[in-house]
Amino acid sequence: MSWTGRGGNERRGYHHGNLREALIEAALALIAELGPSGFTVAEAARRAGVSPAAPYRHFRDAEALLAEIALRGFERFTASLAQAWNGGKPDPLGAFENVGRAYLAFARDEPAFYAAMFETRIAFDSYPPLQAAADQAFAILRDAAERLVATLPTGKRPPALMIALHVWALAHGVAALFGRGDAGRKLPMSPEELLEAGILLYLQSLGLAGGARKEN
Amino acid sequence: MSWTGRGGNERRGYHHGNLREALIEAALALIAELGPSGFTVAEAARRAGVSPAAPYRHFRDAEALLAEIALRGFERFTASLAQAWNGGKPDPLGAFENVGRAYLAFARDEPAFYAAMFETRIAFDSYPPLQAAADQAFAILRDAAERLVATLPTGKRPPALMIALHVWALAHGVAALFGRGDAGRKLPMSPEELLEAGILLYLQSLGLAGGARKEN
DNA sequence: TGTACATCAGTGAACGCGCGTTCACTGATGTAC
DNA sequence: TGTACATCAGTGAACGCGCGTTCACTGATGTAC
Repeated sequence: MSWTGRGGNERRGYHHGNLREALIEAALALIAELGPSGFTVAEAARRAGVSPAAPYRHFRDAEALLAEIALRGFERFTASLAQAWNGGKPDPLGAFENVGRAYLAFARDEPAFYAAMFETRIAFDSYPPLQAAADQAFAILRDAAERLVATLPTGKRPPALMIALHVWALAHGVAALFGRGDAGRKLPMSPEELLEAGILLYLQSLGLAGGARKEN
Repeated sequence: MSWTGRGGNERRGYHHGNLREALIEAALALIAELGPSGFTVAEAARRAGVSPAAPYRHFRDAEALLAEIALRGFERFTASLAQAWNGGKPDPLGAFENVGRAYLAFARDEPAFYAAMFETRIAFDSYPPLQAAADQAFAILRDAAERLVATLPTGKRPPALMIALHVWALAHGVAALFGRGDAGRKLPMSPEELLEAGILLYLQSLGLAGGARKEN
């Protein structure tokens, strides 16, 4: 630790130090505990140990704070998926499955981010960087699908975009319906296993995974 | 029309007539316009032309009203899916696809019901009839999957429950991500086409649909 | 058919609450000299 | 190194608002006789 009062971005400085970060963390905790509608500026300020007016030095309004969280969520999400994909190594199919697992892992491990990203009615149009960040996350999936499709001979290649959309929808569906231990829904297998099996079966019919088809 | 003041459940009688129904309709409109969090008892009462205290003659509290809406939603949902399945006629595969289409149609045509059913944090445990109604809806899908699987020779039958879960997740994912004309997401095909293609491809790999596999 | 009574759906006023946001302020920090 | 000044993060009080819910009530309806 080399900071003695300046430099670094740890808590310190001014009155609070890192209020912006503290507010984001407080908001994330609120969303995780109470759902997206449980977040309020006032309560986030309270948890950050600050007056209710303070947040407005850092965010235009409540929605702006939420949008910032969603933005960061998409950035982390993109990073997770990209890391899982790992350039398609060791092989495209295995890497693709890793992306699916990473999708679910993110939804489970970062439910607050995930909720801010997908269960919020933020007008993406009003926050262009947010739309861009969401597009980037999807691009990982699309690129992976393209690489996967490229392993097939020309002429036998299904549309990669469609594959990406199907996998995204399946992953989101599994995450939304069974992702958390909602107890309401009893499953014969874990969400991860369910998604993995679904993706594999789906890819099989495209000739992109082995499985039951022993011919060829 | 044979009612002249008694019998029947049309608007009439007492002060309002059918306040309970009017409140439910007002709440549905609110949810459709503003999302689940946009619903308030006070505003629903206002729209029904009634004092803010009146709803409490019919519902214990705000959540009870929401739960009633979710309950009715699941009942309609079950009816829609059952009708689409139509006992598996004319053939199980075609009927199964119809169920998928009916799923999306419900999400699109009844967004308020759908939101109350799936985008709300109602504690299902607190409303046993609600849990039962949701189970019934899923049962349609599971039964259909069982019938579909039964067309395969014994020993080659994949688990029907898994199929039902996969299709449910895919349908929910498509509905949640692309269901409304959210404009935010541009698709190369309609949600219906996307879901249908996804289900067909998925079933193909299980030997439950023809498609690209010309062998056999 | 008429009357007295019980029921109970809807009233309207009120409560306490927490929220989002604003405003003039104050005081700690950074910086120019 | 010291001082004056500018900056601006956070204060605290206040606003207007709409909400959920309660309460004693009132008045239309249904019913027993």
